[in-house]
Amino acid sequence: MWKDDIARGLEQRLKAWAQGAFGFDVAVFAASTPSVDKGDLAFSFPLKLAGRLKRPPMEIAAEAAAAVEGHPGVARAVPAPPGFLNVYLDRKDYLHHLASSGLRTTGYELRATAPGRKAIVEHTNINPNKAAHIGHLRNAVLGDALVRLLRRQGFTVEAQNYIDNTGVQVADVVVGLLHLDKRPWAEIVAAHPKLDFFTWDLYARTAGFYEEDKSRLDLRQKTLKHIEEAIDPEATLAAAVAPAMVRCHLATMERLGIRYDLLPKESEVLSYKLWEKAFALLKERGAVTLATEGKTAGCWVLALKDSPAFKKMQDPDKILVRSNGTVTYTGKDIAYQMWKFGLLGTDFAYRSFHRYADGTIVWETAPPPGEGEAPPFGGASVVYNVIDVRQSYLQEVVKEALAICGFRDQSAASVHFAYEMVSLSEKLAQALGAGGGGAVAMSGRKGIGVKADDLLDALEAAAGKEVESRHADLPESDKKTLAREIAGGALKFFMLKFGKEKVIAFDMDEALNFEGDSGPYLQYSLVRAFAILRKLGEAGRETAVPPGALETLPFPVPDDLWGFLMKLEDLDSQVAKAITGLDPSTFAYYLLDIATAFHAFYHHHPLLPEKDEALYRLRLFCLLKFIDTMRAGFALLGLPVPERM
RNA sequence: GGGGUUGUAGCUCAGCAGGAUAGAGCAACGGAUUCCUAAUCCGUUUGUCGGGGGUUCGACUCCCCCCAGCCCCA
Repeated sequence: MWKDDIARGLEQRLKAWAQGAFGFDVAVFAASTPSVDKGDLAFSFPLKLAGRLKRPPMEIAAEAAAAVEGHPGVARAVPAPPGFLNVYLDRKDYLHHLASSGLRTTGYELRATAPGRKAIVEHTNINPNKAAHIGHLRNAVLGDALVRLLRRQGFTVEAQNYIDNTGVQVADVVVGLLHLDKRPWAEIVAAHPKLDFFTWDLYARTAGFYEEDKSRLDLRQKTLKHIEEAIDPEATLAAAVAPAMVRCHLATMERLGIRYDLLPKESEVLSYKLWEKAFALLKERGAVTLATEGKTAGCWVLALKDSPAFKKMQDPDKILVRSNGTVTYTGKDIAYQMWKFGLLGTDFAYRSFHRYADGTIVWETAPPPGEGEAPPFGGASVVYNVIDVRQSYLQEVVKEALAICGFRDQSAASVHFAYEMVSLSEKLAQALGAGGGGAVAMSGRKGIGVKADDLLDALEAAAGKEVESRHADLPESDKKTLAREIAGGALKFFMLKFGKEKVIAFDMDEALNFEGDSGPYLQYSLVRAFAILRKLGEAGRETAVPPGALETLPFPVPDDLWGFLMKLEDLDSQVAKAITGLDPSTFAYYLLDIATAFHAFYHHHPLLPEKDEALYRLRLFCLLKFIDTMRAGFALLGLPVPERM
């Protein structure tokens, strides 16, 4: 994006100029102007300098303007009240540059990578004991967007979906199978095509079963123990349930184009003794100590009292190994995080878990020696853990533990991508029989929630109705595809349009709205652009800008077209903003902004009837550039691109 | 008790590495000419940017205090 290059160049030049003129360093950075008529880049440093120099800011701005005269790509620079320096780019020059650098027609898969930059993004992480709900969906959609945005920035990205296949939640379903349902697993599998829906209910029933008689919780402990010690029938059942659930989750996420590279499993984290290795390291580096007194006596604790973030806490030390010798979740999390950075000097074996339609494989960790030729996993330079905000404290402990061990870089590169919860709007909660005052949190234990597949089905039905009303004559399969694409786009955008720190009070009507700030709005704008291009072709007009055609533009580039192009040029700075700000929602709003700008373009600058060749070509270029940018944007959020709407 | 986070139009939310007139969508009302698809567009209406101090040429944006909700730790 050439605009960014010019901005960086101007910043340097102005910094050097200020240094020379005033003899000290000045922070100079380019911002955008409020509107195109005020130029393309704005600098506010003259205002900041005015106080220090005790001179009128406009005077300083005027001198700065003179200093950047003739800068490549710049048409003029003018001081603007109360003391801004506004820079106007040379529009024709810029157009030549854009047109000659060419538009992409393929390559939106965004796999270009720079060596030595590997990111691991862990997301989804659904307990493999029941269907995915809309909270999991938020996690997966955010995580997937992060994966794609990072790829655009040149990272090799590994998408990991951690599977806790030996935990309490799986055990509870096993208890339900043995003590409530009592049918053999094979019979259940045959009877319930949607197994995750079946276990969703069974899990809630089991919770109620414990509730009636607390002594039944012994069954859970016994089951956990048997799973761990490979005693049947619990162990075999658990080994059947967890992978079956994961397959359901993969299928659900595949409906949204969300895929994974690796499924690391708790069972292998245990069997490969990751914790023991990490524990040795923690001891060797003096990060943990065996408490001899107080209430933590007999426990191995991580001393956090010297870490600024934990200083004020009453009990700043975190127990990693209980006095009975068992490891806490925090301990395991630290070990796993170390593995991600390749700090444990050990690796898992792997085998294929699932093959997607296009042949790509999702790998899982496996007992040695594994199967097949797995790519190298782990060894990241940066790790993003997409985990809800309630886990912030634990994630902070993990990060701090790495620092205490001396792994400063890895600690700094441990990023907790924290997002808020999805709850149910008051209206929806009441409809589901869980009414209270205000929004209600979902609860797997109580079986209260909106299943991801149910929501997708509802969206597809609603989209299908709209498709039917517009394209009744299309073949059924095409209608289905369209409905699926529109539903997927609507859902993804809905999950992305909220800032990650906002609790979503999920409302069905709002999610089903296909107008306004919505995925279908974005898709519709792109589909319209396709339609224009198709019509132009059918009318026998040019659908590509001939090389050099924009160099001889016999009139100035109009403000609105120029403003539109400049917005489109912001794609990569918006990607950078989404990543540094750790929030893909800003990027979703960017796409909304350019879609809206396109609709304005569409209404004010018709192509088909335009007789003036030069003007036609300029508009055509805007159209092609829009399509190009939107395709890239869609790929970055994983939004489907429908052929028609 | 400690920490975090949120508080912007009737509703749901953007905006905030300080900057040039506070924006969308929904809802309401009214429009869109033989015009590249109306899932679109245009117009009208509404704001003590939770409250109070402070820093600054300039604060929705930064700092402090307070209030309310939610979350985490204890």
